[in-house]
Amino acid sequence: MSNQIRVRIAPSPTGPLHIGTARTALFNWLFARKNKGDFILRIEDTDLERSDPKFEEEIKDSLDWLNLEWDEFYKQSERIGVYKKYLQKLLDEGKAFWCYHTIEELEQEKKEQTKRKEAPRHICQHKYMKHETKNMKQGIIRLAVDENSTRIIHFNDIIRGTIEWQERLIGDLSLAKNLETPLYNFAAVVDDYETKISHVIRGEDHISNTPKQILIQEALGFNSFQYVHLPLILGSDRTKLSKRHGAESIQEYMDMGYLPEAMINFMALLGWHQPEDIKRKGEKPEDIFTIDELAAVFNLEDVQKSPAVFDIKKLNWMNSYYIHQLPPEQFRAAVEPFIIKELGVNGVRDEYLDKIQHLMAERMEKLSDVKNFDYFFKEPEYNRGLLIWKTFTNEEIKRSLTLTKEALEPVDWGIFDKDYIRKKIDNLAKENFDGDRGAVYWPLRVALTGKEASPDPIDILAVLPKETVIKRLENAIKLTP
RNA sequence: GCCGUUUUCGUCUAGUGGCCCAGGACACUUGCUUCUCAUGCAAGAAACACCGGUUCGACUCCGGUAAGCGGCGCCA
Repeated sequence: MSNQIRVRIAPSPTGPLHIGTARTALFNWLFARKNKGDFILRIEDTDLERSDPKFEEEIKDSLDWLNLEWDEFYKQSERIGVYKKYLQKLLDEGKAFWCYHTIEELEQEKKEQTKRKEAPRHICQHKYMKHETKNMKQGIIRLAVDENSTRIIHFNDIIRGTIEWQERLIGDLSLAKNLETPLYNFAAVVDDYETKISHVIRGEDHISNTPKQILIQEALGFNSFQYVHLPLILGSDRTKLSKRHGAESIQEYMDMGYLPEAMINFMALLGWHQPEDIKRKGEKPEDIFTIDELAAVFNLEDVQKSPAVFDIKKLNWMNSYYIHQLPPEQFRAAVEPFIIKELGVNGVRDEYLDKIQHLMAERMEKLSDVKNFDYFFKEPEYNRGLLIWKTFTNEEIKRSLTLTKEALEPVDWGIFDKDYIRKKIDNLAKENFDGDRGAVYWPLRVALTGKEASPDPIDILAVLPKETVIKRLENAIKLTP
């Protein structure tokens, strides 16, 4: 099957999985799934200095978390022999050569070119000494590129059309530090060829690498690939997304309490839009799609050309939507780690979590927002001033709280009837405060939660044990002089 | 500086010569419900970078300008 779709994501293990890389992974994955192709993970760890196996694990974990499973796995450090073979071939054929210029000389050359308003690139005289340098083994290995060429290198990009590049502006590009240490452009070309990649789908920042890779392919006698350069993801200041803009790795979003479904949905809409005729089952809001729905309609032709700004507000909206939709057992599993982390509370019972789920979920953007619901798990702390309803006096607060306590004390919690309780509390307001319900609801709510914003106090009463409710009311009464 | 690339509401986008005095989503504003918050519902403000050309007619086609972004490593 020569028409088999095969794509890859090729991160280097020099840091955690970046949002931009994750989005590239997602588009590759979606394209592979849509076309029944293969999605390959390749770790580019040729730079020993900067690579760390720890990051390889983190990247895999993040991909797992996002549910972007890969069909094949490669690691460049395990393929040194393969690169060496091709490198030797190029050297033997005189297409590559050893360049032994020093880094200082290279910098000097660049400086002079810039001064002359030329494109900076290395034009190496050593390539004319190929025979002498063939077995030299010092300096680095470069591909010989004709600096006087008048050729224009063309390549087709699925989302951008034809892109042209002048060959003479490329220079003698670097291939490897030595036979055992290939460099990016070379290793990528060899791997893409050997693993039969059909489409190279990567970030726009790789456009300028493409003509270089094409030259390497030609020297090696390989066929080229179909290229697709995705628009970049930008921060709010319209520069490439980076640490300055806040969280930039998938890991961090996971730790903040974003759900993988929300991340996937959000990233998919960054630079892509669903076709008009997509069939939606059920009543879901605009822009909400599962990963499978996306995979069913994904098209590279629908990818945007211009870069997209990462808008955390929209992500938050999506995330809260997905949190609301979580079935009880999934909600529990998702929120429990955050209850431990944010509130230091362990061993919350499942039935209890189920009861408070909708009260919390409706008010959560991120799972870490459970920290706003501490009063469901421990005694609240607050200043007495918070108990005061509008123009209340101390007298009236005390009276309101006492009345509420007395009304609740005879209630049998075993047959808790919300409507009955609500009527009771409403009557309190009617009989004592001219029907001003805030006069009794506000102090009650503060006594229960210690917060100025919370769910309906009646709903909270319904989930807390009676002793707790009475105790919190008593504590509040004690606070009023 | 060189090369490449991009340009519709604040943001993500729909739009392929007349259906567009430009549609949707998020955010924002204002109402309704309401003890507070959130949800929900309703309404509202908000954009075709600029200049020329082609055409009966341009957001859509052509040319130019400007601005943004990216790359320019013995990193990937």
